[in-house]
Amino acid sequence: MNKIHASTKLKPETDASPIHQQVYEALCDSILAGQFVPGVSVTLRGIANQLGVSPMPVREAIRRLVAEHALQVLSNRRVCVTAMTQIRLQELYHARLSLEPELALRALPYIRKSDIKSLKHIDDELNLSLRSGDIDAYVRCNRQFHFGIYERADSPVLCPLVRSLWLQFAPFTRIVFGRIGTEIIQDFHADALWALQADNKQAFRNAIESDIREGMDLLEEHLQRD
Amino acid sequence: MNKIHASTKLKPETDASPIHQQVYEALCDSILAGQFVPGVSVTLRGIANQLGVSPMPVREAIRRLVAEHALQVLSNRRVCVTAMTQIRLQELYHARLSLEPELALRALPYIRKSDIKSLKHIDDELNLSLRSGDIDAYVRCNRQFHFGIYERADSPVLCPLVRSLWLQFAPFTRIVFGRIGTEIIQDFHADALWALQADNKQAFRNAIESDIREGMDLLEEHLQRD
DNA sequence: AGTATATTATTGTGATCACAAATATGAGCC
DNA sequence: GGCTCATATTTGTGATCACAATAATATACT
Repeated sequence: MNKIHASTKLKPETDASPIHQQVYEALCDSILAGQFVPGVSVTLRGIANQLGVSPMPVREAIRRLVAEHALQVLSNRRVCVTAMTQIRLQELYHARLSLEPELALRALPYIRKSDIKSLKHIDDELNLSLRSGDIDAYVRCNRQFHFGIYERADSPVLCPLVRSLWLQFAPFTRIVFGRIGTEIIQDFHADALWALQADNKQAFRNAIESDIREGMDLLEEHLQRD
Repeated sequence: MNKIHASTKLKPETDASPIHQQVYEALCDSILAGQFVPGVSVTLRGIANQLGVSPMPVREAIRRLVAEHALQVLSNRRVCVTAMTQIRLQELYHARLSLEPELALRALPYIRKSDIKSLKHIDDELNLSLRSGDIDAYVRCNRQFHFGIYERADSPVLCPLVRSLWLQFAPFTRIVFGRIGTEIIQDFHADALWALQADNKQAFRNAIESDIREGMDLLEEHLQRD
């Protein structure tokens, strides 16, 4: 378990970025895709073998992910995905609501027509996956949609913070969606796209905020039952 | 330059925490104290020699600090303290204002009378250092005051986020105070202490918010002149 | 069979080495 | 002196080894 999705073998092409960076990105993708189960411990050499690298760069990648609170070191010095708790989710809720709409607003001036077009394309695929019940595709599209907006801002502080937040709730999101399916999920992305085309700042902000609220409410609702 | 304050030799007593953790904490303290000059690159072996450890744990500590955006890797793969820019400061301003008053409010219920007393003690020392012009002492007391509050909340998400923010603006703060001195600095801590004793949530929140505003306005004001 | 104990395997941590890239240093030339 | 190029040094990166602590497995005993 806790398989790493990214082709299970690191692309040896890009000589530019160091291996630990590539390992980090691979692990990030896996975590954001919800392939790591909270509580299940991750071994250093295990990942190294899966990716075909030495334990060394894996160590650095993990250290980085621990710093971003995507992973957690237990008292055994063993590493695992942080389990979700009520207080964690509450704080993630507040942090997301405080940072993401603002970040989206800062990105707004830099979003061109071609960006809107590709966002529309992503949202179409998202709706398709909602109907077909393809959870992995939905999670991936949802991430692409949000960060397709956020990364336009090239914001040196807020964007990394938000990324850290996503790394923290993504594994739990995957679990919840895995149980409740994709039927209940409402789509506020269409509102956001409309606001983008109309260049309506307030409507755009509201759409992003509603989208966050809806998603996090769903998570909160489901956390109660455990 | 870029000397590490923490006794220049790692305490060999605590066997509990690994060396890379101790290195991390030592570097954190130095950064928060403003002893690292932005732009000046930090060498791995240099720190290792200063602390009397092998480069290995230093590597992990630095990787962690890079992940928290306290340090920055340049295109040379060299590491240095991130320089302050206008956009960075703006975003740090927004993030602080969004997270810290909320965090303080969450800590409020857990602050006992003995905590208020020790906070008062810290604030006294702070005022003393303000009058004597001891910038290092002021910076240290200010940090102790804020995190003396924040850490009461034992908040798993917000507190680490705020710590990351402080690591990012602390080096710049030290520079600005080094130039303008301590005369101009106004003290909103007394208001916060009063609100704590009166258990007045709104007043407490306002005091924290004003304190942040005052400090960050000072930084913004000074960034213009460069 | 169930439990306690001993043995083995696996884990994270730290040190050391090898290497390529970047930086610093020097000599030589105009 | 100022500039160019070759040499030497220092740097980050990755691999490998050693080791203590933890986890897993097997063994012995009642």
